[in-house]
Amino acid sequence: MKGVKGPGTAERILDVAERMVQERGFNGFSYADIAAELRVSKPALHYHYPGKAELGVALVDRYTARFTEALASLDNAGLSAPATLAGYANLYLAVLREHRMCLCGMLAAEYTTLPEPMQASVLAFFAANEAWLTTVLDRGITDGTVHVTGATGDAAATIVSGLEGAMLLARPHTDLTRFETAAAALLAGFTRLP
Amino acid sequence: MKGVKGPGTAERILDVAERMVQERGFNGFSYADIAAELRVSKPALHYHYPGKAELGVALVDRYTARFTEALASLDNAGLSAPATLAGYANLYLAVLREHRMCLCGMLAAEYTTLPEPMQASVLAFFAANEAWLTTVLDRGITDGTVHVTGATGDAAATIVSGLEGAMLLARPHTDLTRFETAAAALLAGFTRLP
DNA sequence: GTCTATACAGCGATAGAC
DNA sequence: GTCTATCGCTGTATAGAC
Repeated sequence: MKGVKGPGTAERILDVAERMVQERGFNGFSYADIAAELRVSKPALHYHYPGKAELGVALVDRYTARFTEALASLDNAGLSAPATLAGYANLYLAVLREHRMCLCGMLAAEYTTLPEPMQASVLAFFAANEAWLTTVLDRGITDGTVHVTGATGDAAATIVSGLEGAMLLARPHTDLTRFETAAAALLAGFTRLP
Repeated sequence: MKGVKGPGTAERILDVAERMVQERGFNGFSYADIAAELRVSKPALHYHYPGKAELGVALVDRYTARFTEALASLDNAGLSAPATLAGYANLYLAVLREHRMCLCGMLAAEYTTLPEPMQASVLAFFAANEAWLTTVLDRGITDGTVHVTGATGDAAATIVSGLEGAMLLARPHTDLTRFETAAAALLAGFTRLP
């Protein structure tokens, strides 16, 4: 049995590519950039991911899986609905702290230029987020800690887009407070008692 | 005196480039794409805009000027503060109807890859929007039609990021209603009486 | 599983004719 | 003001050795 090894090349490629997409966009980096940083050849990348489309899908799917795990952890923390929503916003804040945009928020901007399989994966990410948020909002309505006018599904979509937009603008301004203020104001609209 | 002529080449270049940035991003189109659509050669473009950076700055500055005009028109319409805010959201909706992202929202995503002069122009766009929104919110607070917890400047930033985010996500979903619902919920948080 | 070598299209940009 | 021609570079992708 081999000794403990570090992340395999495939994983390390994803790590670097993920950061590059979040910082520069899918059209803002190349295989050569990844190869240079990992000190491997470009064909080595093509061995693991035949084309940029396949790399992109792997990127989004891994990101979604990790995000889904984080949502499950939030569920298991036994927090109130408002505290759970605040925890959700903190997931975005953690990404922003690394000077990154949400991977799928970035890809949403570039959506029309993405290979079709990537587009489907990006939509799946948002659908999963909204479905989870909807359950949290429903729970809060049941116990009276959340107030929503209209459908909870619509409120979930509003929260996702509000947080993505807050990230989008906080980055150019290099201002974490900007995100925190917007996130708090956004969530206050749903947790303020009538 | 010459007869009435159509838009000059410089303007037509901006028109095409603007649409391409809004649809595909600044890193998602090339001089060749513009040249092909206008049926001119690439060097003709370089004559009017020496490099992509100069083209980009011209793009953002014209966009900001037009947006500023629209804001002035809204001011002159004699609407209430809440109606003015709704009118502001409608400016975004009009862009979305053409299947475009806000030019500066798109550039905010690509911000780290932009030439420095473009970055400054993008920030100026958002600063102008927030300054204008702040005056509208202040007016609404004075006459009691708007309710804001915290500084009006922060609320202005929250509205801008909320609308940009709603645009960002409505486009992949090809769903105008998605934008309208999020915009209404966002503004309701500031115009709902306490 | 990773390499060397290479193909070939596309990129932004320039020179110089008209 | 627009053209033809071309540069040097980078882009994604492939063939074939090891």
